[in-house]
Amino acid sequence: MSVPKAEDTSGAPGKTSTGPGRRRLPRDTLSRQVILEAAERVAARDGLDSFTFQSLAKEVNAHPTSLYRHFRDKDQLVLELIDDLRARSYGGRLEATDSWREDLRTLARYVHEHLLRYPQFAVQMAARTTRRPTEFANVEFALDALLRAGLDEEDAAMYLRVFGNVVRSLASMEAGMSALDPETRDGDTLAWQLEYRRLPAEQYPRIAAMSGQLKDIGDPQVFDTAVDLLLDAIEARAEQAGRRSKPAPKGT
Amino acid sequence: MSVPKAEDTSGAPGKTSTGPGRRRLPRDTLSRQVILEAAERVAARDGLDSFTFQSLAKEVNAHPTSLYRHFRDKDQLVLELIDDLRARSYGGRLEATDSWREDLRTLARYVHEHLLRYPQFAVQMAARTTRRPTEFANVEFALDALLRAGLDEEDAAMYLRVFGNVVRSLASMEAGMSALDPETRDGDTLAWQLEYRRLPAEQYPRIAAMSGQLKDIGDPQVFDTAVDLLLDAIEARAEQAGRRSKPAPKGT
DNA sequence: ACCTGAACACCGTTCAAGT
DNA sequence: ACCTGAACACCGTTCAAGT
Repeated sequence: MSVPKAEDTSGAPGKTSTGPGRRRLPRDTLSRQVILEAAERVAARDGLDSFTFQSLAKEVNAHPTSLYRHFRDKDQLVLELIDDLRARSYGGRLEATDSWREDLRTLARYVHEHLLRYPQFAVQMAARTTRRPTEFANVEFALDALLRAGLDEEDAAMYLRVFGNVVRSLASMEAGMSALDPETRDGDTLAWQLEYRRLPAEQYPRIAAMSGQLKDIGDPQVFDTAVDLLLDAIEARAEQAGRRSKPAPKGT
Repeated sequence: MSVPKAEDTSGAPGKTSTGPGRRRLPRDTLSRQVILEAAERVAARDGLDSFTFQSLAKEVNAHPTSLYRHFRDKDQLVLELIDDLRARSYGGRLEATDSWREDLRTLARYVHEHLLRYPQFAVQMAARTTRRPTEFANVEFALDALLRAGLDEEDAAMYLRVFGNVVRSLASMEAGMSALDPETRDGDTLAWQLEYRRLPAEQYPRIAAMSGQLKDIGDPQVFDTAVDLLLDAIEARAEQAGRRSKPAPKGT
């Protein structure tokens, strides 16, 4: 948002073969797939600020406006990219074990890793519905695990949302923080490490007393703890339901 | 992201007094405070897409570049605005009661309402550290409640983050979804209401069986359920700790 | 000292023109 | 049919010039 654009006096001045202006592309070089693959490369290499039609076009050696033949607009391109990345990251890798708990934990870990890998799109990955096979498969997988946990259908529907939304939104926020420009991020982190430790004890007695123990806002343990808490809550809820419907609980 | 900018043939063509080009502003009309108040109006009225230096300048009848005398860049303006809005929304409204649980619930509700009210800035409100009094006060308030719950200091430090991050990130995601342009948002919502109910039962048996009961992804009950789960978990954890350190638990 | 104008280096997007 | 060029209506930001 605040990064001033550097002039393009970038390295090798001989390479005039990139960018528009050179020889016309042979027809049908472009396609959704080719463009999406280029988009993935650009996103991974240059970050969100460089994720523009101009630089995507440069990556495939085409004119920026050529992309409009293949995608209605940038939003559509991003959504398709998101689903592509998801499919490649953990599409088909989810297989139910005999532990519903492990299964949900695995799913949470996949989502977490995935969003941290593509922080540029984390917000959209977390909040948008792509209605594509990988998403369907995730929902089916999570729903199955929740039912195996012993929840009734109503609870399963609710916890699907609670678990899913917490996992996706936490991961997305973490990813967003990791994608801040380093200067900003370090400033925020240092604030917690320094400024918070210097607050006057009369006004902020609790903070002052615990200043040495405050966690960083991006502490990785936070995500795991939150997931475990949710799994505990689901387990407890399922036990309650089981006790109510069955004559007697099994092991306990 | 995809909204095409309409031409500015907006209403009253006689009002040439807005925008640059007219009579110079008397000196010292501008100030941080004046600009921030204008920014709040613009954000609330026109949304994020119109939140530009050009339209802020128009709102205060000044030249876009004049704002740079008062704010280093847009990021700084946004951060200060965020803290201002927070202070006005619930600064000083937090007072501890004799129920730590109610207190944390109140804090969660304030944050939730606040982010939903300014969805344009929800992501930054959730993820950035402003290091300003309202933020300090929130942390002090939450920390105090967690200690009153009976957590030891290490747990309190951990749960401060878990609770805070879950509350802020969930609220931020909800806010983000509410701020999508209506067409996109309705498309996503309808997907859950329609497309998911038509998936083939052979491939997605769980989804098919429960299609009538799936919650909307933005269902308001999700936030409250998540908060209550966390509060339950904190309570359980505090009880454990109490049992370990004290000779005998009080009431239980 | 404070505000403005001109300018720079970008954006996304449309549409007529080239091959 | 597919790709390109020119153009439009914007951005954030810098810096010299006006008052």
